[in-house]
This record gives sequence, C-alpha cells and structure tokens, in this order.
Amino acid sequence: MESTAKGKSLHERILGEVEGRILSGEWPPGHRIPFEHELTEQYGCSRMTVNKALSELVKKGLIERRRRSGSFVTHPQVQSLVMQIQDIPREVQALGLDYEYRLVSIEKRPYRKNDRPRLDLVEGEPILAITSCHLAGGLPFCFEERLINLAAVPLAASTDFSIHPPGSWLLGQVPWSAAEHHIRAVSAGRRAADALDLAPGTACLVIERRTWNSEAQITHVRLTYPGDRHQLVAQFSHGT
Amino acid sequence: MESTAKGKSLHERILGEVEGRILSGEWPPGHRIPFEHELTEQYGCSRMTVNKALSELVKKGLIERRRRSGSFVTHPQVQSLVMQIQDIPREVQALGLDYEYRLVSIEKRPYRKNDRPRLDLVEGEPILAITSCHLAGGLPFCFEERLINLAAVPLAASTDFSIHPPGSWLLGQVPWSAAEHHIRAVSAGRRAADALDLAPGTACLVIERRTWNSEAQITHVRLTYPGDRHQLVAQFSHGT
DNA sequence: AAGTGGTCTAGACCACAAA
DNA sequence: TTGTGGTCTAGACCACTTG
Repeated sequence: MESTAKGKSLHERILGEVEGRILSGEWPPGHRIPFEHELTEQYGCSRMTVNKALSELVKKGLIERRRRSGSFVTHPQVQSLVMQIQDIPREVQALGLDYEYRLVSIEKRPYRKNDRPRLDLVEGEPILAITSCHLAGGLPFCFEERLINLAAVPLAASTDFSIHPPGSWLLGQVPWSAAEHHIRAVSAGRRAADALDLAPGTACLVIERRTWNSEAQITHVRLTYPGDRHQLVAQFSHGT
Repeated sequence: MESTAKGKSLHERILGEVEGRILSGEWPPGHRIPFEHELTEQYGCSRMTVNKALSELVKKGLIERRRRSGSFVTHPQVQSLVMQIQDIPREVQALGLDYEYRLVSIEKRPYRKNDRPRLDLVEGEPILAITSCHLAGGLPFCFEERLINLAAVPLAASTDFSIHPPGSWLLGQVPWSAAEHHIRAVSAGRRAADALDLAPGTACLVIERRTWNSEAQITHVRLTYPGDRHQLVAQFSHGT
C-alpha cells in the first residue's frame, strides 16, 4: 500500500500495487481482487484509470476477468519466457570483446529441393548461400550458415558480404513480420568443428532462425555456438 | 485499409491497421505515422481510442513517440523472443505421448557452500535435493536435478515426491515472482547419461531455471534433454 | 434482472521539446 | 510560444453472465 509512489502515474501505481500483492502471494491464485468500482473509490479516481491498470494485468497474464463475476488472480501454469536475441556484433561488444568477422564462402545458386527444411521456396528460384564465422576477442565465437531468398531481397545479390556480416545488413534492410527459432544441442559437424576450432563431436548449441515478411520467407540462418562457451539467458517475471 | 474488420473493437482495428503498414514495410523504420488528431479524424473517434491503440504499439516496440514531434516507426534491432515453457507432464501430453515419472533420489540436507552456483542461501539452511527422470512414450525424455529451499517451502519436506514430480507440485503451491533461465549445450555427464540411457559425451540441451518469490530463491532445477531428440521452439513477430 | 467488465466520448490540464 | 503526446475525468451504452 505504501510501497510504490514516485514519478509514476496513477494507473501505474495501481498496477504496481495490485501486482505486488499478487506476486507476494498476499492475493493467491483464484483470489478475487476488488471490483473496479471499489478501486475507483479507494484511489479516488475514475473508472477508466482503474480499467487501464487492470487491462495491463490481463495482458501480463496475472489476472483474468469475467463479466458479472469480477477479476481473479490466474493460476500460474505457462511461463512466458522473454529473451533478447541480439545481433551478433552487438552481442560480442556487449561482452566487452573485440568483434571480428570472416567470410568463409558465398555462392549464388538456384534453390534445390533439399534446401527445403531450411528455406521454403519453389525449385529454381535464386538464393544466396553464405557461410561465415564470428570471432570474439580473437577466438571463434559462432559459425553461421545462411540462406537468403534473393526474390525477397534482390539487393543482397549486389552487396559485399566480405567485410560485414549478412545478419546485421538484413536487419537494417528488410522489414520482417514473423520469425521462428529452434534451439537444440548437437555434436559439432565437420565444417562447424573446423570453423570453431573444436574437436569433432563437441557439444554445440544450435540456434536456427527462419524469418518471414508478409510475402515470403526471407532467410534461414543456423548459428552454431561452442556449447561450453555460450549460453542463452532469459529473465522473466510471473506471466510476463 | 480494408483488411481487418470483424468482431474487433475500434482500438484493435486501428492498432491492427497501423501494425500492418509497419510490418508490410509500407511505413518503414523512421517513418512518421499520422498524429493522434489525424487518426481521430480518419476513424471518426475520440483521442482516447487512438491513444489506446498507439500506446499498445509503443509497448510492442513498433513505434516510439516524442512530444511535439510525433510518432515514429522504430528501427528493429533487438528481437524479443517469446517462448512457452511448459510443465513437463503437460509438454509430454501435448506431444501425444504417455508420461511417466521416476524418482531417482531424494535427500534432505543442510545447504553447503558448493550449492552456491545453483541456490543462493546461507550455509546450514535445510534444503531438499531431488533427482528424477521424466519419460515420454516409454523412453527417457528429461533428467531433472532439483534443489528446493525448505525455508521458503516448508511443506515440501512432508510431501511425497515418489509419485508426482516436484516441478508440477511447486507450480501449484508457491507463488513466484521472478525466474531466470540459462540454456546451453553440454556433453552428457555420467549420471545424466545413465538416466537417459545415452552414451557418455552425447550432446544434451541443458535448461537451468532459478525461481524466486519476493523473499528468497525458491528452487533451482537443471533439466537435461537428449540434444537430438529435443528442441525449444519459439515463434514471435516483429518486436512482440 | 442485476451487476460486472468492455468500450467509447468529449472534453480537460499538464509536461515536454522544438521552433 | 506552440503543438505534441501523457494522463485523467465523469459520464455513457452495451454485452455478457450469473443468480
């Protein structure tokens, strides 16, 4: 009740105080929180202001609201994990290490059907296949294998990827609307082991990302990190 | 303009239409979107309604707003990844496989300082150490090593974990307010290899989760999945 | 039938930043 | 100084759902 009070707006204060009671366990799952008109009285404000705070809590998944019944603290079940996936040069710089990029190979070629699990196009369309290596502090950091749909990003065909990595370029170049990550552990294949200077069979963390715009798939990238040197970290709070 | 129209409320329609133009690239990064008063005219509604839609877009990270200047499409840089981490029995059932649980070991003992990287307590406090195995369709699915802070969850000391896994029990029992995941690849250790019936050294995906309530750390769990049989999948859209 | 939340209005005042 | 967004009000009507 006395906890949060600063340069916050009123709806933020209401949100914070209700959230605090839920997260502290004072209002456990299933508990009915005060009606809007009660909070309206309690805070001496209009219903819109209370409603704004409670609508936030619904989006955060902390409460659910039923007409005629009231608002109830949800039973936490599904945890929603939020993770920031950085652009690799940024990621390395954030670690305070020098970043270095090395192009391994680049090839323009028609789409083949065995590209299918990575990029979903029709046969024969032009694509760009790029493999490269990211280094941090002089050591191999990440091996990148990328396919780019040239129909979606024609400019990529005439861009020089020998100095700058394609990922950063694409980020600034192409609007994207959806993406999907697959994260798994694998034993290093021969090419990845070579590029990362690892013994073949070393456990590696593999992140595959497919990116779409409203028209088609733009790119697929497979990032292979030495498993013992890299980890994803995700912080989150109850339902957020 | 004609795209989205259904049982949606007006502010949802405005949000959807503006979002569509941003995601499609029609309004590229840096573009100034119409002022509130312009959208107010365009949709024939009040400013509150427009403001609600645009405030959503700010929280989604699609636009940023500056007083006196207007609202601008953001430059997409950091991708926010949202992942649903299920309770393991739920996860297995969602795959359509039979779920089975096997307790491997359970021990009540005082906290030692080498528990430190997993659980952050003061020496000597009572904890519960549980190792168990989750099976899906009769095959090993996940090896679990868990520490529970008994001061935070005293009820755990008198609960029977030989039938039901501690994770599900804790979820329904203890309100939590924050958590942190670490995801990495490792070569299977001896105990995990035994439990999962793998050759030692096989690449495994390890997910470590620390969970706190407002008072203290509640639990640490290390989940080891066979790397070739398991992957995390995360879908998301631009900035969401 | 009654009470809840969902949505919207037509104003208002203020803070802030650019001109 | 001016125009923008940030916030809030005091109503209103409606949909839904429970009793």
